[in-house]
Amino acid sequence: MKKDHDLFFSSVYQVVELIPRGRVTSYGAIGKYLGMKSSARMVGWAMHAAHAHPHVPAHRVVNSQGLLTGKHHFSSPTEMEERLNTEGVQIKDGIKIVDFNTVFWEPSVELSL
DNA sequence: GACATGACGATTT
DNA sequence: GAAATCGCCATGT
Repeated sequence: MKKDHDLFFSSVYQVVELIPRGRVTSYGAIGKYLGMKSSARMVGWAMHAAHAHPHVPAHRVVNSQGLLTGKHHFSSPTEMEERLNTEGVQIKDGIKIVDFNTVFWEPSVELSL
């Protein structure tokens, strides 16, 4: 049972928790904020482990295209889109975020880093 | 320790 | 514009 790399997951969770309601961000944006601009996979992996952290709004994290690529990892494949829709985020075809550019939330900018 | 995989991203063909 | 390719680093086998 590790510990050190858990710090990475914790960092990801902290950022994700800071995502305002009705906003979304991308794996790459989080990775970039953490200093790993290309390790977006690790962020995705962190979200995979987010199952142990129910307070983490993983549904607000999508890929750079605004696609809900991880929807199949939720309790229900529709939970992610429904949840985003409830927060005011419109979803197209249940897979793509409408006005992604508008609802996009970049931690390195919003957090005034 | 090596090999394969993954909720991605950017670049090239 | 879509498909293929490389890079990225941690996890599981």
